[in-house]
Amino acid sequence: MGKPKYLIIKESLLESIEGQEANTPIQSEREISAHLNASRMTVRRAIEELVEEGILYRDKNKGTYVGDKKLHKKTPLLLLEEASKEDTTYNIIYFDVKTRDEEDIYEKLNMRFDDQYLRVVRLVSEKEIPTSVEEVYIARKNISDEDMRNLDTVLNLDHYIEQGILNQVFNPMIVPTQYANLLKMKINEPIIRVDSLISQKDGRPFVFVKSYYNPNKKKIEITL
Amino acid sequence: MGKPKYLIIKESLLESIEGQEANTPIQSEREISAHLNASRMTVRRAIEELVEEGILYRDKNKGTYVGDKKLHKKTPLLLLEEASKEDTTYNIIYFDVKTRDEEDIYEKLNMRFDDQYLRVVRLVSEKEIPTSVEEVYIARKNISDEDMRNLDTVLNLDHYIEQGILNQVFNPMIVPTQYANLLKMKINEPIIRVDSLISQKDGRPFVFVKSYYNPNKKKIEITL
DNA sequence: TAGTGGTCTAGACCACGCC
DNA sequence: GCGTGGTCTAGACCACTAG
Repeated sequence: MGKPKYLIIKESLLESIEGQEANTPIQSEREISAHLNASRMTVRRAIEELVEEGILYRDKNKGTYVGDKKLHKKTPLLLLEEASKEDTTYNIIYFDVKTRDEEDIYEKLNMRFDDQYLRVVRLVSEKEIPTSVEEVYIARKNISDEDMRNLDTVLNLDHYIEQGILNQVFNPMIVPTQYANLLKMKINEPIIRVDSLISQKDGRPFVFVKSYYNPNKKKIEITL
Repeated sequence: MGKPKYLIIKESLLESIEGQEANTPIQSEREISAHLNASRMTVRRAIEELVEEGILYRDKNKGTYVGDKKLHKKTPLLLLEEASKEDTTYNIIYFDVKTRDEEDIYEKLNMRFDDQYLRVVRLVSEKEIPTSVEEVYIARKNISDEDMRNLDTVLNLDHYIEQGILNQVFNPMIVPTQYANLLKMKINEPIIRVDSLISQKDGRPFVFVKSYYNPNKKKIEITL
């Protein structure tokens, strides 16, 4: 297999620190390098990534240590997937192809006046508890006819996030009445709507999502 | 001066792409390496960081390009400083040293029953427009007697964030009546309270902040 | 003084895109 | 076949910490 060596070292390090207490020192870069028959630069790269993720941290001139699990890096939406995956189910409430309706969607998706777009509303549940309502918007021209017949692939947002750039805006509001029931909330309760725009690296927007989170069921949290 | 070469290269790259349109290709790593008399690995490191920040992006086997400014990486709180700095002013509303009061503070700051803590409430304004109210909590034992006489240094959170780890939780709520006036909001308006915990790399919590943002004056946004 | 992480070099080979 | 970014090597020197 062609897996890069630094990734193998990374896994090996992850294994070796598993169950270790926070602030336990790991071997020095030179020791690991000799032990795993790799150059020091390659070992450094593996450690570098684990430091980025908050799994290890370095103290200059002293050593490298196991990080506190509480402080592992997290980001929302991605966190949503990570926390659940298997436990998450989607129920489609509504789905249509529209033109010339919501103004803000045209701006976000950088569409022209008459462009069509797909709008899907779905209820997201984790362990059968409804946690949010998502309104997903995608420009029709970005979906192949094939994909239109199998929307599951189109609506799997993980894939886009991986290779794209995610921008999120957090808006406080009163839960929309039409969603209060779905989320099993009382009317007049405050919620956060997260507006997520996923773009390609060249800046072209791809998908826009408005997520209405039930704050009692889903903690919105980041660590970085 | 002892500034690392890769940082100098980074600055040089930033200069050379200034004003360039998105998706413009930059020189290849080998060209830059020859041009600046540096090894390719050093050039790569400089580019790597700019890619992390969203300022450049790479296309495998093709080249490296200028990124879209809209997609430069942003994170809240840090964003707050970045966007303003000079324009931001703080007015202290309240300040005291307390014991045995708010339960959640003890848990967050990992204090014992009788430990004292400092509580400061301040109004944050940008360009003289009030944008948020911050409640800042710090364990008394983490503040030297000297610092107690000059709270400005203690309350400059930038410094802690730089070397620490930031965890933020987003809570929707109705604006607390005592803050509605300060923020020039009507009562019953929904807001987001951001709970920020800044910890050392070894996991020891240092400062906890509850920020009440006026959503009409301050957009809470992340890009990553 | 010995050991650590931080920086840097001058090569090398690879897979892949484009012509 | 040429150029690109991605990976990797086997050294090197530095500043700093700790015994």
